[in-house]
Amino acid sequence: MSFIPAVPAANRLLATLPEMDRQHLLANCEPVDLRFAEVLYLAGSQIPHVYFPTGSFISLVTPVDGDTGLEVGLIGNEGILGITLILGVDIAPFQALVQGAGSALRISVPLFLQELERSRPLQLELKRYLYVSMSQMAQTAACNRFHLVEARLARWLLMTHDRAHADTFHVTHIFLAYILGVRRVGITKAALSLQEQKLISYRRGDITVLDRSGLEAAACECYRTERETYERILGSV
Amino acid sequence: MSFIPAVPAANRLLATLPEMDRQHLLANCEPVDLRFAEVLYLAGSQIPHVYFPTGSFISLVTPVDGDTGLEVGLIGNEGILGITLILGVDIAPFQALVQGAGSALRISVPLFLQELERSRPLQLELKRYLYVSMSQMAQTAACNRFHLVEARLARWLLMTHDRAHADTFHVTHIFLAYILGVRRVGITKAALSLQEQKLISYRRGDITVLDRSGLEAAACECYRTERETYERILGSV
DNA sequence: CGCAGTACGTGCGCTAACATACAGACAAGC
DNA sequence: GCTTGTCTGTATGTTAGCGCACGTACTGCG
Repeated sequence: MSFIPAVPAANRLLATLPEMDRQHLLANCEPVDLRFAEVLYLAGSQIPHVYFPTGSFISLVTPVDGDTGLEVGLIGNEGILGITLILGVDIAPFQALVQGAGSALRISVPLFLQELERSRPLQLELKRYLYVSMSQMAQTAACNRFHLVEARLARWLLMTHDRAHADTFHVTHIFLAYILGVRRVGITKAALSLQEQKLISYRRGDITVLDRSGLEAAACECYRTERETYERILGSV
Repeated sequence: MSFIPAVPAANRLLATLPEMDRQHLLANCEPVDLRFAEVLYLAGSQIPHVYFPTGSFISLVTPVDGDTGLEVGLIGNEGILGITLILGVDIAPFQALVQGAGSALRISVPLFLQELERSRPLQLELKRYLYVSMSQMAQTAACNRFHLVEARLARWLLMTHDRAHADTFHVTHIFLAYILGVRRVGITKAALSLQEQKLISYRRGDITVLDRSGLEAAACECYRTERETYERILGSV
């Protein structure tokens, strides 16, 4: 499970910090391995740790009517889990669910707040990240309302592909159904269609992206919009 | 159009500030009257002014596919328009549309930033407000995905009722259709149903809430959830 | 008074997604 | 080798909301 990738997939938020600030922050972080389907935060409960994914990625899910849920955010090594702390609120608004098992850096809430206090570059970067997250959330809301399951699935696969740093990752249909807020059968149909178009392949939960640009054509324009917002605010790294 | 209400409907965010901070901020604000359907911000363009609604209320709409849109936020005298400035970003993520004509306080961006700099209570309050806005956005996303038009309409009417400070307000079916992301006919059907249940009445765009608790029963639980979040984070005023 | 504009109501065919149920294929463990 | 659980595919009937088109009623204006 835990190996050293050829190019260490460090966290891109941290990578933008000045050397001093980053070193100081890193000194207070501990590396952890996140397991698939692990629940890091429960919606409405206190935030225990802040995470900077490096080789893992995490879904933010808002619960609805008890049983169902809907993904409102996806965090990879470009982001941070626990961003609401910069707003002075230590209560998680969403459930945080590990989608891609892998490495992350973890820091306790008090230490994180202390680092935040001392590093202005960290504050600035995190504020911009929060802005981008908000924009993406709204985009996702509109996407969920208007676009077909197949296009939404394609978009999700692209977003995940970006964050997984691999062409293959593990996600079952039923998991996708939960995330996208549809029935499992709806995912099966859409996934079959994408498979018939030779855009992806999968077998028992292991999904492989075969044709990235084809997937981009199959996805709604939300994917593109979202990337543009990211580039504009957080710049290219 | 502009009259002095018996109880001056001041802005509740400002009301929580210490006397000194509030006075200083108010000194830099100018009162304005917002017209129905006026567009205050365009999505993706620079923020010209910050608004504190007093007697008016404003919709945040995220555009999708050019022609359509979806409401992702509703701002009344409990809030502020232009909140992203506290994140250091002066680009509006959403279109801001005046839903309820009425009074507001306006302040230029440079002056606002200056006030923000000098008043820590203002910073704290606005950060908490942003947290609540984010939570509501996610709630709305899930609501739009799962709940029926009638329940969503009821929820919207309640939210608007809270912000309009009157039982009657002006909104046409076609406007509601745009906001809720459905066809006009869908609104007509849902509104007819609510009318048959004697919960509301309307005539050529003037909607009156007849039975508030009945409406609450007709709405999805999102309305309640949202109020609870508000109370928990921003407290009762 | 007639006309144009606005707002609301209705009808009909269509489809994406729903609920439910079942069956085959593979994997892991005893 | 058999069982059990997981993952995926398929089938049937239902429904909410869509697109489009048309009808009606009220309002304001020249």
